[in-house]
Amino acid sequence: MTLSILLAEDDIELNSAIEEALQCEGFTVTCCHSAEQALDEAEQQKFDIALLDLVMPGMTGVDAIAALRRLQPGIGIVITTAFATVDTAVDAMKRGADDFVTKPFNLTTLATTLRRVQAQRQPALTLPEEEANKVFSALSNPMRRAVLQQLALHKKLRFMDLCRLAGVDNHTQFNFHLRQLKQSGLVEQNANKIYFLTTHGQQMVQFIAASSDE
Amino acid sequence: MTLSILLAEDDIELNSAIEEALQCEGFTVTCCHSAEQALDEAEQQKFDIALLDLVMPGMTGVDAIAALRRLQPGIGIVITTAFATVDTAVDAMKRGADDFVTKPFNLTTLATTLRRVQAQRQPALTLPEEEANKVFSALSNPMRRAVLQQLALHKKLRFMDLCRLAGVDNHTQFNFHLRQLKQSGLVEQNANKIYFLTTHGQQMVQFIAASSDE
DNA sequence: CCCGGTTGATAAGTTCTCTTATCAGAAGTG
DNA sequence: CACTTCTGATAAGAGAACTTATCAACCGGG
Repeated sequence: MTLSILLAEDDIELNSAIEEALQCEGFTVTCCHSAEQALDEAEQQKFDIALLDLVMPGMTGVDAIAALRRLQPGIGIVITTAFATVDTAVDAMKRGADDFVTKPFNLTTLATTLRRVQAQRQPALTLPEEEANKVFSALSNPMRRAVLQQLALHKKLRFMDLCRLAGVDNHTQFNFHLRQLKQSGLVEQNANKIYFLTTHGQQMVQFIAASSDE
Repeated sequence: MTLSILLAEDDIELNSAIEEALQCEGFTVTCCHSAEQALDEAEQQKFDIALLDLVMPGMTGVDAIAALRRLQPGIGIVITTAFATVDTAVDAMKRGADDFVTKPFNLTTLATTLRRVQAQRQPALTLPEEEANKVFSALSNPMRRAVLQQLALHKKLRFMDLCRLAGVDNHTQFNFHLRQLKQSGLVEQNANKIYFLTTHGQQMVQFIAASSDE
């Protein structure tokens, strides 16, 4: 799979060298000489990774991070600089860069870094249509949301304990809903009949504010 | 609001100095002399922020980040070190630290950093119960998910264009669902009758894989 | 061995969500 | 000015989701 790179580097010779080297490594490269140009390109076309020099005339690479994220939330961002300090590195990472590379750098190593950044940029959770249907339907019910909240709090629970914590009197009603959570892949039960959240369940429960009781 | 700090610093004198200074600034401080101790404490008690020395006997502060995140996903993490390099700073940030502070540091400035980290650690999106009900109910329907996908792709659309892109023939059916998305706070319409995603809508649509058509 | 608690399935009825048709006003175009 | 397209509300019916009661097997404790 060919990765598309958005390169912003004001040094003409270095810009050409990086473009050539990355093309040899199988990337598609779009070259800019300023962050402003890069943002213009990002409005026109989707990129996998932005490779931005820290210091350029006008907007810096770090200044461009927030705008790039707004345009393309999934884009990987790597900042390059010749004048690295701990403070500038930390600031870039805090502002959303995925990596920070100090010049001079080995071009083959750079290619490896770009591939790794791309691999790690997968959204934490993206649901295919059928799975999105299951998950959102499952969580449209208040009782089922309460189940996730209690499992987030208590980690592992037996059926009747979970039923009571969720505040449900009719255990067969509760059983029906618990089955639906299992079928949606948000909750699982081990061999000892203990219920717990799956990885998906843990991810989805983050969006539900903790219950205010207990 | 009193912030609770989990401090891991093997230098005894510095540990005491930091504890005293942060207590004077109104924090609650739990002191440990190793990352292992800090993880034990984190299993017992919830903290707002972990302040971890990078280099300690046994597990380093950076090694502890992933385990701490698992125990307390909302915790802020600040790494301190006397031997800062760009590489160690970038590595710590990549592994999930919220900030990176180089020794020696001003203790008042440290307190300010801790408060700022805590303020920025708010989860990106946590829905109170009533809002969670609205949002999950709204997204349990495939037509309404299609609306979010098209608005993510096209940014701004008029009613009938959106209706056609979503593949719906009956515009009054579509109108009914669009109203529900507006009422759920996921979609808005401007004065020119143009529909677009709200901040919540943009956040939720990330979880829905892009439609494979077009 | 009996009783109480736990775990679980399912059919039928109730409630809620969605679809559909009807109706209507506004705006743009020829 | 008339026609077409756009935008929108809503009532009634259809379909889906949820509740409820019945039934049953298993396990632990006395």
